[in-house]
Amino acid sequence: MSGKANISESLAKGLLILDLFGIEDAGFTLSEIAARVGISKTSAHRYVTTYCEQGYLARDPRSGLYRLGVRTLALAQSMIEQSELVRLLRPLVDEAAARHGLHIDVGILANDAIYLIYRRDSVDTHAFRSFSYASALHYLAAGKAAMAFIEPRALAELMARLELVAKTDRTITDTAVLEAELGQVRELGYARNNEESLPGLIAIGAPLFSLRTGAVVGAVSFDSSTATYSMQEFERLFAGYLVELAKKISAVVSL
Amino acid sequence: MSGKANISESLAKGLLILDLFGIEDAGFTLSEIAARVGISKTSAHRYVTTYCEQGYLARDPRSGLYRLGVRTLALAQSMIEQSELVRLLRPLVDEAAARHGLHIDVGILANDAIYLIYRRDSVDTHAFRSFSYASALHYLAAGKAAMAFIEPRALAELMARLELVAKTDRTITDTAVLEAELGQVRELGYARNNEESLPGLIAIGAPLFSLRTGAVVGAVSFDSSTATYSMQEFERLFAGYLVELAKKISAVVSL
DNA sequence: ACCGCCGTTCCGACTGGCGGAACAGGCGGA
DNA sequence: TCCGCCTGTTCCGCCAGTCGGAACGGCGGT
Repeated sequence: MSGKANISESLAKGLLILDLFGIEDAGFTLSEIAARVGISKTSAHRYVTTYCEQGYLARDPRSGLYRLGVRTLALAQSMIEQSELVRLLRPLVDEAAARHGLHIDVGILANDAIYLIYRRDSVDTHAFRSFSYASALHYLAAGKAAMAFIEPRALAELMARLELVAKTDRTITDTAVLEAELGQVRELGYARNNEESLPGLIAIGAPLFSLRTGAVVGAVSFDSSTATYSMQEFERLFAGYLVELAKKISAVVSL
Repeated sequence: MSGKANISESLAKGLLILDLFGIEDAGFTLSEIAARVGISKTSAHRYVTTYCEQGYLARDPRSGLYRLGVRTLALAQSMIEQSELVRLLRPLVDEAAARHGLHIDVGILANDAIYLIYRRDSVDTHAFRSFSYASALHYLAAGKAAMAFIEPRALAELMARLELVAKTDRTITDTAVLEAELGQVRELGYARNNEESLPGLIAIGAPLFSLRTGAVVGAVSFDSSTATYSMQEFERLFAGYLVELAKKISAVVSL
């Protein structure tokens, strides 16, 4: 195994298990974990008991399933607070969310994906929790907003790599269509997601830039339910405010 | 090594490194990490590059220090959201914090320590971020509130185990004094922290119970700066409300 | 030029991880 | 009730991955 040099494969495998719990907290059986990460039940058992021993995972006494333990929760909470990044953008996002009753996500661009690092949720989108912690770019407002401002050469390479998987029947699955849309995003200064990731969910997203390098580093998005706003209303009411917020965040966060 | 059975020591060591970053995000050098977790530089290097490879850690290009990567941040954010626990108590805590401009912490009791799993901070205690994700019990309002309601036999064993380390000159370091104070806590229904963990920081804490088993599972605390309220004022204004909130949380959270 | 500390790589010794197989317990269907 | 299936768990021999000392190269000090 391992074309890569000098990495700890045990640790890497172990992290795969943590990842699993980052996506769904439904709880897993040992065999399920073993199957999903592709290791033997024996190894899975060893890893899982290690996590349990240290309080990162715990077994739900009722269902017998493995779930996240308080230690992970506390560690996660602490990491988020420790993070200068989150600390800086939080007041801006919270204030914006509170003022207009908006659902706001902040994502960072990395590894051909967008990582959700802060979310401020509103009541009406509480149902849409299905966003996992890392997501593909092409069906998110935040993802398209970020993509649109990647420098042309890197973008071309990225486009070649991406698999445009359909999440709904509105998801863009054609490279040419996506490229055209990115052009539009550059003109408007923000991107739209019109039920492309989840039926009933619309969003607009604007890019975040590093003031040091000038490169795009992520995006911020406003989300809404189609029951609350139509796409047109949502854009008309909030697009200006979104772009303004993105600028404010870019100014504060030094990346 | 390993009196314990069947655990993955590589993973355990690797997790120790993550822990480090949960406590301080100042950033570490490789040698520092190796020294702190007590492994060779070679091993530390292997673990750290593994983390980096996967995006959990990253090197700050300016300082050269290892810091948390976006992946960890995103994973942490996701875990917090996935957690039913946090999801249930969040609206209650947020509403309470907003209504009175309070700083509120929620902690879970485990392994002779209190794990901070949710925090809602206010402006005036922003300075007090030094609370790490797991903390000893005896110098926190939340810790003393939880301790006071542990069943007598378990409490006796716990008291014998605890080392009453002083954090300030007001920290209780004597077992008899602590026991007397716990009696007072049981009478009042809440605990006080009068600059016992940090100069200038006061708090009151109330226990959370499992309605299923009846046992204490954690505590919730209100924090304030001495510049804002005196201990007496703080208690008079908020103690009733605190106890009420603790009951509400206990009712909602099924543990 | 020196020194000290940084991260990184190479190496041989060895230990801890590996997975197949076998065991125990719980649950549901026949 | 018995049987099959799936759960988690333990045992074991083999091999691979981890270990730490030592040595290398790069950078920023005095």
